[in-house]
Amino acid sequence: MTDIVPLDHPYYLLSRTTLIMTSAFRKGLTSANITHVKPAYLGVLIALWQEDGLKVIELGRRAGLEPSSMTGLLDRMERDGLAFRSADPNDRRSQLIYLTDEGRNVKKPVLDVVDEVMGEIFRDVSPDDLCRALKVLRQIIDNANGRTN
Amino acid sequence: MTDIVPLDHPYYLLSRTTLIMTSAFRKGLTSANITHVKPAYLGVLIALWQEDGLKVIELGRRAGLEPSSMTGLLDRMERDGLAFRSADPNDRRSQLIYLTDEGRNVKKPVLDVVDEVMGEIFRDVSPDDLCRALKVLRQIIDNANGRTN
DNA sequence: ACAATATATTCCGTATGCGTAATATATGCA
DNA sequence: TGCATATATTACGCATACGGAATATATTGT
Repeated sequence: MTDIVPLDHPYYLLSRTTLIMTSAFRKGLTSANITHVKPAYLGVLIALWQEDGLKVIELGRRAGLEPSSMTGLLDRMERDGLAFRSADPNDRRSQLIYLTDEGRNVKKPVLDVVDEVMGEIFRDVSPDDLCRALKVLRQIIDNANGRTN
Repeated sequence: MTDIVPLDHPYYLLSRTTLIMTSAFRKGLTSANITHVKPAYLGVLIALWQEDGLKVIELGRRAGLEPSSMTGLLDRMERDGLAFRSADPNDRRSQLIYLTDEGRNVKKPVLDVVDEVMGEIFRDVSPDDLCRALKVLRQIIDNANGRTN
């Protein structure tokens, strides 16, 4: 019988690494005095920095979140002064999400923090190993999507 | 400027893969009619299947969770009839966590589900690639622990 | 024996994401 | 035109994990 060790199970390794990254982002952002940007905002911010004024659904698609997850996230981002909802003049069902000035201004410092944190986290990992590992993750995600979508 | 794509960022790839595994476990367990075992219980169950009657702290150490995270988790596991707390006769500060009969009985079916789900998730990944990827995750975790602990 | 310190748990608030159901609005087809 | 269907968003409850503060109990050094 192979002895099962929770701490060496793929599920643990993955979820722990995710939590480590989340925590590192939180700390990095806090250290840089960017306390109103939470780790979960990153995907949405990056998407909006590329194209402002997206509808919730499209934003969720680009950031990889379900519509129902977007609601709370956008609530927090509005609360924290980074984005706001605005009625879509072309479709009364939908809202368009825009960055505030602050949301636009934090781009540079936030991306600096992201770079620094990533460097720190992957400090011991060779670029090649990292690249291969990420490829595996993409494979897993594609596999899951193929089965679901 | 490299165009930043949220869906290809390491942070997204990791957290998405983690969510995929959690969801797959939930579905697999549900399909097997094991609805009272939640994905988060796995680490704790595995630890207790190896050694029953551990204190919260030690259990958290083996499952990779903070003591404060254990409280709610154990509350849910008690609610779901899998484990229970019992005063430690040797140290009135601590409680010992034991499996119920049910907690012991689900071992085989749960591990079967885990095997099946893992096989499905890693279906497209070569064992060697998987092994390397997991090694990278261990490196990241070790790196983080070295910096924190 | 006692004060100072350490350990074990819990409590509480926060963040994050999901699924299901409800609501509002659009669209398409008879 | 008018109903059936599709789409966009939100509401709600649940699961999961953290960190910091509070509480209870041990242990230790003097």
